[in-house]
Amino acid sequence: MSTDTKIRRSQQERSASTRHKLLDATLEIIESEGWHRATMQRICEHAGVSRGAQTHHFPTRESLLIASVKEIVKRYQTDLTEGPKRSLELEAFFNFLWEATFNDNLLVCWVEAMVAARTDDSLKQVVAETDLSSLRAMRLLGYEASQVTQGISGEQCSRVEDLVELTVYLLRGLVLQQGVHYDLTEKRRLFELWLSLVRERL
Amino acid sequence: MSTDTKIRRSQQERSASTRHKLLDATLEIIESEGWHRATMQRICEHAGVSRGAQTHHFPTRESLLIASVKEIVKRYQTDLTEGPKRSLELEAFFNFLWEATFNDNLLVCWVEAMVAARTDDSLKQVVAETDLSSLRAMRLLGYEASQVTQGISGEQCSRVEDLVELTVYLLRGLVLQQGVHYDLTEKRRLFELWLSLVRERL
DNA sequence: ACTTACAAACAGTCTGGTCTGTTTTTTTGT
DNA sequence: ACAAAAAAACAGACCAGACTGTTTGTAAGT
Repeated sequence: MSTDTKIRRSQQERSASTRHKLLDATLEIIESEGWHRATMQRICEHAGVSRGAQTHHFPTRESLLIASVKEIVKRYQTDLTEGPKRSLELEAFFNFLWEATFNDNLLVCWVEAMVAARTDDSLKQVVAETDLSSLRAMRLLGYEASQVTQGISGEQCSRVEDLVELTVYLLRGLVLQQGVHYDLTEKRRLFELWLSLVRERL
Repeated sequence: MSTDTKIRRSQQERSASTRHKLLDATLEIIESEGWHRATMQRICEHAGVSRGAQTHHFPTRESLLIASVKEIVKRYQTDLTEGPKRSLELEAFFNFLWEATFNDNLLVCWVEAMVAARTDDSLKQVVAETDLSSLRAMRLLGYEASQVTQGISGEQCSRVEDLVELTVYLLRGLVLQQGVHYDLTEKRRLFELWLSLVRERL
């Protein structure tokens, strides 16, 4: 029965498969070895894809990395919007931001991408716009959460969005630190302190 | 009169001069082109130092970059401790953290170093310990500031140190963002909001 | 004289992009 | 329905350039 395991796959399926394998491998290597060590050879090897196949789908390194950046945000957005059944309370929403940040290591990749983008104009363009849309999405979620939560006046709602954005930046700073000093409980402790400040304001 | 501009300099002076030139150039290139583009060739060229001289002072790339990391923290510490005449009030201290972050671009280099260190064990060691001492110094400064400021109880003082640390992480997150979306006034606006929350707590 | 600082050429490795050829799927002509 | 042609996916060799570290040699200070 194992004689003919080669199932006939459509071109579309084959294409999507290797494309996905390459993106997966890229993210994994960025996460484990860093952005600039994500070389074509290493990625192909890790993905189990030949150099030629990679070339076919992503002619240049830049094209692969840009696709990866978009993939990061896509997955992050999915985590963020599909996770809760919709419309959390504010308290839960901020905790959810924490979860989304430290559950998988997508944000580590994102930080790598941001740093790389700073000194790479074509990359910067992509990172900038995807980041902007991502930020807007999170601000919106925060706004919706504030609507659901009782005891939040209309005036405060506009502040909530800014608080969400601040929280995102803080979380990125924590991710940065986490790369050098691995201590999640300490970070959680500090985050709780921040949450208590936010809570007082609302 | 320009015939003999070669002044007789002691070995120590010559050594210190080129060493400084190399460190300067390294930081400038890290800031303008990014960590991984700071190659020996580029650095030497920018510093006006021959490849051989560089080899003499820093045999490996790693040694130069490690020295640069230490230099970053050293300068940052100098900025931080020599800037104020000592013992600011808390409000002024937090603003001073902001200034130290965005005045020169040292923190950009530091973020680059942190990201590079995450996936480079020998570098991570150096970055981790210098970062730790730097963090401790800032916590201490914050503590001293809280002593000077009236209306801060002893119990709150311990919280102040954590708030300082949180602020540092937030600022790093802002620096990260600044690399992609350059808009200092917007960041300042958010930072003011942050400060207002901190203020309420104290 | 002797050590330190500087200069430049060289060797080996690694990377990304190109190029040529092979296999698999899809389309076309009859 | 089916063979031939075309297109898409895949495989791997090759090349020019860049980078680091080494080595050999020269100049400046002690």
